[in-house]
Amino acid sequence: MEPLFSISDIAKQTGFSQDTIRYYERIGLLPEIRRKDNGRREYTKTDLDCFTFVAFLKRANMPLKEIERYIMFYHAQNYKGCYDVLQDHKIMIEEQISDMQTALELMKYKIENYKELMGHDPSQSGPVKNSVD
Amino acid sequence: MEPLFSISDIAKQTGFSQDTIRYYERIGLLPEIRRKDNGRREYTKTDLDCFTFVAFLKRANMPLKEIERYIMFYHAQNYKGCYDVLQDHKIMIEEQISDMQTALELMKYKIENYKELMGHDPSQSGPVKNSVD
DNA sequence: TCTTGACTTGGACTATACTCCAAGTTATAG
DNA sequence: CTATAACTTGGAGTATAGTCCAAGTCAAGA
Repeated sequence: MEPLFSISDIAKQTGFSQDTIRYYERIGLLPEIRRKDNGRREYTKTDLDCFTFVAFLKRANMPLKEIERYIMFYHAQNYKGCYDVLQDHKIMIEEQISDMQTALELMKYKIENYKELMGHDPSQSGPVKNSVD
Repeated sequence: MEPLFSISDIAKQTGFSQDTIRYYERIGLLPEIRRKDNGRREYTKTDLDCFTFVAFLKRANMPLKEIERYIMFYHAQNYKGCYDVLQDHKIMIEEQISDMQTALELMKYKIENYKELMGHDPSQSGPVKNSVD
C-alpha cells in the first residue's frame, strides 16, 4: 500500500548524509523509525515528508532544538504549537534578513572604498577609513 | 595624543564580552595588543576601529577564520586581499538573503495552512499537508 | 560459496565559538 | 589601610551540529 523508503532514499531526497539522519534519530529529533526484521530502518511516506520539512527548516537556519519542538507538536497534532513555532521563527527570519541587508549595504560601501583605493597609487599610506557605524 | 581604551571600553563599544575579546586575541584574530606596565591591555583608536569592524563582520555571519584573513590583509595594507575577502563574503550574504527569503515565503505559506486548520474543528484528522517541495 | 555493498550499533572525535573558573595582581573608594 | 572592583593568565568546560570508525549483520550477484 504505502511506499517504503530506505535510509539511502531519505539521504538522496533530503541531501542529509546517512550519518546525519541517524544522528537526528539518536538525539530524538523525530519519533522512532520502524525497523524491518533484519533491523534496517524502514521509512514511510510520512517519515519522508517529515524529513523533507526538516531539511527546509534547516535551510531556514532553525536550530535543531526548535525543529524538535515543531516535530513534537506535529506528531501530537497540536496545530497551535506548530503554528507558534513557525510564527516565532518567521519573526527570526525577518530579523535575520533585515540584518543581512544592512550588512550587505555596508559591505558594498566598504568594497567601493577598497576599489577606489586600489585605483590609486598602492603605496599611499592609510588603510580604508573605518566608517562602519 | 591618541585616546586609549581598556578592555571594558572595547566591550561596551562592540557588545563583545571581555572573555570574547580575550578569546579573539588568543586565537590570533588580531595582532598583539599592547600591555601597560601593570600588564593590562591598552587599546588604541585603531584597535577599537578594528574591533568595531569585526563586530560588523560577525553580524554579517562571517566566520572567524574569514575575519582573521581580512584582518591580516588589512594590517599588511594589502587592499586587494581585503577587497577579495569582502567581495567573496558579499556573494555569500547575497545567497543567504535569497535563501532566507525563499524560506520566509514557505514559512508564511505553512503558517497560513495552520491558521486555516485552527479555524476549523480541531478534532479533524490529518496534520497540515506537507507542500514543501 | 565467496565477495561486495548496504546497512546496523555504540562510541569516539571534530569544528566552531565561546564561556567559566581559579589564582593572582593592581587600582580605587571609603 | 582595607575591601572591592577590575584586570591578568592558563586551562577546563559547554553548546551545537555533525562526522568518522570499528565490528558485526545481511542480501545478492559472479
